[in-house]
Amino acid sequence: MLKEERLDYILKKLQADNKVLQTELSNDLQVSEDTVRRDLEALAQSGQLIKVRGGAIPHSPNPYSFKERIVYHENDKKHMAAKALSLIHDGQTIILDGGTSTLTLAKMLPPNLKVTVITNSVPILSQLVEHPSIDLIFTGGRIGKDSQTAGGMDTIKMLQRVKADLCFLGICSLHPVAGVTGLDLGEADVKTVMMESAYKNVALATSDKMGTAEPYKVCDITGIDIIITDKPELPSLQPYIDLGIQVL
Amino acid sequence: MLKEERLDYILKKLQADNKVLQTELSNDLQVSEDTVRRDLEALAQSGQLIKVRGGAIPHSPNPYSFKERIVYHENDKKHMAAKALSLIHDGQTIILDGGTSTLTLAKMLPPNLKVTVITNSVPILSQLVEHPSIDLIFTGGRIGKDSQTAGGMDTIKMLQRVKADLCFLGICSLHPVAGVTGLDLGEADVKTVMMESAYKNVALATSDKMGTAEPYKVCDITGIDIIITDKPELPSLQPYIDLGIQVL
DNA sequence: CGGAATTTTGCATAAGTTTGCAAGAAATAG
DNA sequence: CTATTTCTTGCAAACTTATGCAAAATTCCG
Repeated sequence: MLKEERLDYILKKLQADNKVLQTELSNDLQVSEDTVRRDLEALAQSGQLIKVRGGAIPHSPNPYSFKERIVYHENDKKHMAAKALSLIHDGQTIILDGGTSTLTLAKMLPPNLKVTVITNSVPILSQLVEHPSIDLIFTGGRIGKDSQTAGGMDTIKMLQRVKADLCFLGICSLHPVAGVTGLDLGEADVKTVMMESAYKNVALATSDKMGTAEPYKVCDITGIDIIITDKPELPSLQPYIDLGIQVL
Repeated sequence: MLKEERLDYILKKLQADNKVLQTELSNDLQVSEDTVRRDLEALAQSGQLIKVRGGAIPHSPNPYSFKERIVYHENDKKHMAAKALSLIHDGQTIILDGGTSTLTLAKMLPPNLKVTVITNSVPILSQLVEHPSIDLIFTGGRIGKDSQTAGGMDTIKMLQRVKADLCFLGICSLHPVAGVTGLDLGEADVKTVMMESAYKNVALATSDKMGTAEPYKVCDITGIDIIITDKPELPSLQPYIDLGIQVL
């Protein structure tokens, strides 16, 4: 039996049952569990399923989507959020973009902090609804299922009426020449307006986002005032410092 | 059975019942209570529920008070939501007001339903973000911490641009003479606009809300087309029927 | 086609996880 | 206060995974 036949069978079975067990597959395909394990690994590598102990499960939209919610680099992000926190003071109005870095920041906002938070991110909204002293504003509009953020004209119009002290940008790529870029045109538009609506713009970017670029431009790199990253000592950050951007 | 299946089952059950008991889960899943305990711990760790003695309760976006309310009359509400569900069909645009009855309805929307949902309720938003086929629109604005809904001018402006097939109204009091009334002026305003933005208005009201009134008027009782209640056979509902309102 | 190089497969062993159980501590209810 | 239930901790058994290795299969190349 060809390897491709096995992989095909595994995906078919996964689709039918919403899960596969290594022991079962080994039996069905008449190969050792080691081989099945290696097959699953290959499929996981190419993103066609999620490997779990004892077998594999499909991607969302499926019952197990929570598996994907686990945050990678969590410690890095907490560390970055702590730095971001030092920029925030009572009485300010801050804009929080979507993304896991900004969500981590939202989770860490101390309970007695008195600020106005404007966000377009559903997870951040859920998080801050429970916060006792934050004045919370959500930008309305159609909700993007992938990014879990609001977008479109309504979001942009609401943001245009705002002038915030700080804007924290989450998921996006930073490059000294290409500037700030994003994967989605609509989201890039929203980010652009967000940045125009704040006096100071702070980018939260793990080091793997630095020096990379994506299709849609948000703004020039000089639109960013502060970059917060997990490894501020990296020499690759020098170009940003030379442009007058503060790196924390 | 894969661990992930157990975790998934627990989350599903939690969503359906708003609580899970260790003894029950141990039985349902055919594993020891220790294992269930460890599973709950893992889910609590990743912030997907809150562990309490003997079981677990959901996390955001239902703060405790909200939860208390929804557990009360829960079966009545599921029953009512089932009736409401029968009014909804593919291709429609529906408005969901805040409140526990409408949240229950949102939870029960079948996974293959293709409708556009417009809501101002944070819990409903959180609920439906995960829905695979619903086009979701949230009305922006300042979030009221008590009601967990968006309110204010932005919300109203967005609603005014909409014309939906159905509007499901949650928490409010109904009275044959006083009409539809609410506890909060701002929320009453939003409800008024919501109703104007739909061809057909459906009130979800448990029987204890019938025949009562609160300070702020939303509209005359004739603004309601259908009343869905837990005890449609009560003679006290006759006045509404006489006014041409359908009672389910 | 032959034979070397590469890949795939299965096995053995060791390491790591998960699970259920037991005994005692802690919390809760009556 | 006592009885009951739930929680914690430690642990052993069962199971899963990682690794190195050798046999088998496949590919490559002249």
